Amino acid sequence: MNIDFLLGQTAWFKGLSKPNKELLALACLRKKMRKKEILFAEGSRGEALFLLAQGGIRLYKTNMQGREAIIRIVQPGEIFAEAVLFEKDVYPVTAVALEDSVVYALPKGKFHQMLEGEDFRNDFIRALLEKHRYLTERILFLTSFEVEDRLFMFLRDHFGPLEDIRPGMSKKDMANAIGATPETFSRLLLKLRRERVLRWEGKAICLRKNFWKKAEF
Amino acid sequence: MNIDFLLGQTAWFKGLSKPNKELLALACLRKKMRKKEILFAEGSRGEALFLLAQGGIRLYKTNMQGREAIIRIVQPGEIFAEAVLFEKDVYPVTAVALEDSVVYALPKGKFHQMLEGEDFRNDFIRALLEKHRYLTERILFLTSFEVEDRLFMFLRDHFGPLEDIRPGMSKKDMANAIGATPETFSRLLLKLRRERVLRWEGKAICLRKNFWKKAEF
DNA sequence: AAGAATCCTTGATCTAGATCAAGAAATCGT
DNA sequence: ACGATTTCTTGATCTAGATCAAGGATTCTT
Repeated sequence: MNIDFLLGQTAWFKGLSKPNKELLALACLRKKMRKKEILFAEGSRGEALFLLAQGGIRLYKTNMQGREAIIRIVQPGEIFAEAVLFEKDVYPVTAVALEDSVVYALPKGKFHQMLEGEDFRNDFIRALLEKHRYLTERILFLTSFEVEDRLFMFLRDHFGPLEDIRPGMSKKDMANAIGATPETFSRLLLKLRRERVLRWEGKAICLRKNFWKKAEF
Repeated sequence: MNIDFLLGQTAWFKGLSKPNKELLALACLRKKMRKKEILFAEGSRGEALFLLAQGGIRLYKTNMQGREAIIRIVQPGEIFAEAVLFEKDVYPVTAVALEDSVVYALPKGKFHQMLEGEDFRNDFIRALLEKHRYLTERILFLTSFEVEDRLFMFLRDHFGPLEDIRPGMSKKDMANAIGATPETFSRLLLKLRRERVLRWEGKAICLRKNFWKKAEF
C-alpha cells in the first residue's frame, strides 16, 4: 500500500481535491517499522499524526505499577495520534508495532490546512465520533463482560465474523488486548479447544462452523 | 444559568458570531428534568445534541445482564450526545439526571450550520479530542486501578482537589461511577473513616487536611 | 404523619481471574 | 545451527471485589 492508494481509499481522504491530495502526499513521511518497535511513547512530544498503511499498531497506556491498558489496536487505513492536532503536542498513549508495519507521518500543520475543506472536515469529525463510539463500547466491554465474551467480541470487531482468522499477533498480545493475562488466556484456549469451539493452530485461529450464526452475540 | 449566558461561557460557543449565537439561542429548547428522569435511552432515535445548564447527567450503557457501565458524568456547561451529529440518529448511551437538572436541546441541523464557522469548528474538534482523551484515561482507570484509587481519581477529576466536596449524588451513584457495588463502596468508606482519611457526612465529603498535597497522585 | 419505596450498612460466602513458579516450546540473533 | 531470549503452558495458591441476605436508616408520596 503506497500513500496515493491510501489517500484514495481512506474515507476522509476520498473527498480531498487532487491538488490537496498531492500536497499531502508530498508532505508525508513514509516509515517502516519492525515488530515491537516503538513509534512514540506516552508523554513524548510530537507534531505528527499517523496513518497506518500496513501491519498493526497497539496503542496503550501504562500505570505506575507498569501494568498496561490497551486503548486500541490500529488497523491498516486508520489514522491515529490525532490527539496532537489541538493539544500540547504530547502523545497520550504509547504506540508500538505488533508486527512489521508501514506508517506515514502526517505533519500537523498540513492537516490543519486540509481541515479547511468542508468534506474533509466532515469526514474527520465523523471519524472522531466513530472512534468515540468505539471507546465507549470498549469501556462497557472491559467492565461488564468476562474474558470469554471479550475474546469473541474482539475477534469479531477486528477480523469480522470469519471462521478462519490469521490474527498476525502473538497470544500474549491478544491476551493483553482483551484485558487478560497470558496464563488466563492460555487456559481459556485450552477450554475452548476441549469444547471444540476454537483452535489456535500455528498462525491461524479456526472457529467451529456456523459459530457466528448461532446468535451468541 | 440561561442559554445566553451558557453560549457566552462554554468554550466553543465563545467564538460564535452574535447573529449565529442568537440563531442558536432561538432554536434551542429548554427542558427541566427531575432527578432520575431519563432524557434519552440507548438505542432510541433522536435528532438533538444537548447542553447541560444545571445539575448532573449520567451517561451509561447497559449489557444484556442489566449491568450498567458508566461512560461519563456530564457537568454543567458540557455538551453531550454529539454522537448523533453524523450517525444514524441513534443514541449510543442512556442519559439520566442525577439530580434536578436543566438542559438545552440543540437541533442537529442548526449545529451543522454552526460548524461552517472556522473558530466554532476548531473548538468543536478540540472538545471532541478532549473527550477522546478523557475516555482513554477512563479505560486505564477502570482496568488498572483498584476502587480506592478510583474513588480519589474520580473526586479529583469531577470536583477538583478540594477538602470539602458536595457531590450532589447518592452513594449508590458514586459507587456506580467508580465501577463498584454499593456494598463495596460502603465498606471502603468505613475503612477510610477509620483511617481518618475521609468522612461522608450528610451531603458533604470531608477529606483530611493536605490530603491532595501528599503527592499520592 | 403513616406507609412505601429506596438507600445504606454489615456479615457470610463465593469466584473469576491474578500472581507465583517452573518447565517446555518457539523464535531470534549471530 | 546453537545458545539465548522470549513466549507458552500447566499447576498451586491467593485475593479483590461480587453476590446473597437481612436489618436499619432515609426519602418520597399522599
